[in-house]
Amino acid sequence: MNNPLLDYPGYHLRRAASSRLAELGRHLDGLGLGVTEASILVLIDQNPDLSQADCGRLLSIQRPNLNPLIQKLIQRGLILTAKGQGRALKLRLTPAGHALTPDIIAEFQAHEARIYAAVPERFRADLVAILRSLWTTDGS
Amino acid sequence: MNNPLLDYPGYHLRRAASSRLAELGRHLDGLGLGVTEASILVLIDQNPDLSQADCGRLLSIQRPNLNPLIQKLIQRGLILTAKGQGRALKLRLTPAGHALTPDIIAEFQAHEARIYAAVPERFRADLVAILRSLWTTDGS
DNA sequence: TATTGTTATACTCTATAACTATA
DNA sequence: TATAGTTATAGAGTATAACAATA
Repeated sequence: MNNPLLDYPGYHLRRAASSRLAELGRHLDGLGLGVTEASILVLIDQNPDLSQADCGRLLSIQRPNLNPLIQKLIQRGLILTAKGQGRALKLRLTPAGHALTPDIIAEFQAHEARIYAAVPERFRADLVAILRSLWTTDGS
Repeated sequence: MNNPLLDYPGYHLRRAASSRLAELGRHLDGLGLGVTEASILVLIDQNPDLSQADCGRLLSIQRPNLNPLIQKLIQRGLILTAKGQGRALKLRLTPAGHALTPDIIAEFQAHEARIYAAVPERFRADLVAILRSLWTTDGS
């Protein structure tokens, strides 16, 4: 059997991203969080009083898609809101949310270590630069 | 604002893959095909009499998820089936499907050219190898 | 019995439109 | 008016369970 897609970097990019994302998701199962939820918590941890809109811009998640995730985290008692400018809400971690972030960051770092370990050693120093160059800034 | 995720190769991997996939999707709009549908057609084109199960294995799409895509391509008159071993169905392109594949492959190659052009020149020769090393073979 | 095709279902991520609230 | 939050909805992609058909 002949798979012509194996010659395409775009195909490997897609497969690598989806398998690594699924792998990280499994490692976060123990914390009861999805990858996106965990990312939101880390982002709020390092940017207290971040608004939903800014949070979405940093993660490239559109407001209508981010909102239910935020509501879920509020209901779990991991984040809380305060009034900000205009209609904006300032997001902060609760003590429970704060207690969780070191474990999340540890999982993130273990994940990155696995990724670095997977690539040939001579490319490791440039890996972030290479992957960053692959982004597109237009749609999505 | 501080985005700690920008230090993580896994984050850039995910963002790069999703933006490039969306970009390819827009370029395929003119053919009336999604990225996955187009990939299936190319795969059948180069592997006539491929079964659904084998097609799914090559693309890492599970059978229950692949089936509706196949049905859609049959209904559009792009592929057809014949009896194979056991319950298996052999997949082939119709003349209409065959007429479409050169355009698909042209879009795929243009897509890959854009990706290669985006990375610093000294990494281009190794790009596929680097991305292939990032795959995980366990889940997804 | 093992494999394939099929249906149902559910969850995540993403996209668009439209509504409400506030500087 | 411009921005933020919210609701509804739709479409991909993916995962599991279960059933039918065939060597």
